Amino acid sequence: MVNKKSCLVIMLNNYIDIDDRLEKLLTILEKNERYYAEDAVVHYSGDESKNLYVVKEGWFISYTDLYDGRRMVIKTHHPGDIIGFEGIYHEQPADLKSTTAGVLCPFSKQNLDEIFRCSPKLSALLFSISVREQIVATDRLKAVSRMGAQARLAYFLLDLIFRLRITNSSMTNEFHLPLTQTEIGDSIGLTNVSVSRAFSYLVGMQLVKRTNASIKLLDELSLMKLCDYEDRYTKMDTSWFPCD
Amino acid sequence: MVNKKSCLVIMLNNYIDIDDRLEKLLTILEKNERYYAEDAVVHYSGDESKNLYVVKEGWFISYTDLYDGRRMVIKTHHPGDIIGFEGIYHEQPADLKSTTAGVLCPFSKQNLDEIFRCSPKLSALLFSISVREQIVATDRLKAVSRMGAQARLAYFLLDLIFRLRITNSSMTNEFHLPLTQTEIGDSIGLTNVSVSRAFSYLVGMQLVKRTNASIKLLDELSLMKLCDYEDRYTKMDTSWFPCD
DNA sequence: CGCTTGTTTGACGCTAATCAATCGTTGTGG
DNA sequence: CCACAACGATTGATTAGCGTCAAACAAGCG
Repeated sequence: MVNKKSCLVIMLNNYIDIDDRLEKLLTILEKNERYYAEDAVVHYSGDESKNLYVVKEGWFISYTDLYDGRRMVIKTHHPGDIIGFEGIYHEQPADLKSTTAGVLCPFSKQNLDEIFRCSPKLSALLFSISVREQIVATDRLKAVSRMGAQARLAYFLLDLIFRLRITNSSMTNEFHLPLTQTEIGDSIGLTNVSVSRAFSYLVGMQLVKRTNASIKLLDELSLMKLCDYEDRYTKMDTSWFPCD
Repeated sequence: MVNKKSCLVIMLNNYIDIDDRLEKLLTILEKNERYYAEDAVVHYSGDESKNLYVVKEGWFISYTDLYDGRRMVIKTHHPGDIIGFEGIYHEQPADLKSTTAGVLCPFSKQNLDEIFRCSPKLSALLFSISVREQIVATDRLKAVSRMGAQARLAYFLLDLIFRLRITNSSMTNEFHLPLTQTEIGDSIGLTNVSVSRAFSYLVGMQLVKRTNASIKLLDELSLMKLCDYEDRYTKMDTSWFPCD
């Protein structure tokens, strides 16, 4: 593994200085690797949650199936993300699968314990990240509960690109979107049909361009206005974090 | 303050053993008290977020106003809750106000720092609580994005009573609900009109009884079935928590 | 008593769901 | 290389549920 810096370190380094000691603490999390083909199930809801995962490569989604057969996508996961905080409960509350070929680094809850014991600073950061996810979930709720189909789709696309930019600073305004319209709809409470129509609308308004599964955001400002989008990823108050 | 045990300690004690040392650490958080009349604003979104709060008495709600004048209620807060984790960002992302007369104990972010430095175990618990809030937010998203008005209202009422039971073990199946139907609607993405009709439906089905602002859940099981409700509050895996 | 605030009820319209047919692309096997 | 199957995207017609508007009703309060 003569590798460039791990995505996880890049991601965390956005917020606090990851020195050698912390980096060593984190490498433990990425010691093991598991490869997944496209559309492979990682775990099912109800499974015992032994592991969390760092995403090393590829896209993954967590989702739950409703009693009536419909599906709800809870979250998409990209390189640098940590999956499975929810697993601190007894069981996995959701299914997890890949939507492209990819690599995960599984690690156990006990490794978290080590972080909490050895680094108050890193603990505070993990806590902050978890809180941020809550804020993002609230934003999504706002979009889903209060906005029309076009605005919801705009929100979805913007949130994706902002998240991808965290670990990929070379990301411009174009990205590959390896999800079906049904999966997109399951993320924002729409049917595949409505997603298709909303896409047509955004394309017609010259806000978005599509070629195959590649999405280009032509006018980010207008898109942000359309759904009242606010960036939750770049700024975080770390001033109160304890030193190690 | 010749007081019974603090609500915060009761709440946290559900999950880990709060010994004298930890209790002392926590009393700092409840050192100061501030009284609020009904319908008093605690802070506005955009305010500098110096403080977090422990709810000592009364109901509070956090909310944001949309550009078109509509409002969205993010969360209701009850005695024992900690408000303001979101404030670890630079600004308050939401408004906060009381819906009854109440008492808050403000404390600063620096007090959190102390907890993270002095107690890995408590850090892990706070982290877990934050993650739980995420899971709850996901459940709410499921209800709001995928269910009809009656099911959404059922979800709202059930989630309330389950949360009230955390700190009030004498809570049966009846509780006082100090919110207008507009506020309820703003919590679950409905108009006041639809909330009214959904209430009529639940009452007609003998699932709920209303007298003034008091709500009695007559048939919790049917309500849970109606909205596929799952309790997220009573079980939590604390086995991986570090010792202090 | 009259004002204010919240709830209820009815009529109507709009948005997205549903149902269904068609089109396009990809991958497979003859 | 072509035929066909499988899957996803698109488009159209229809429907259902909730929003909107508006009026009536109820309860508290000065």
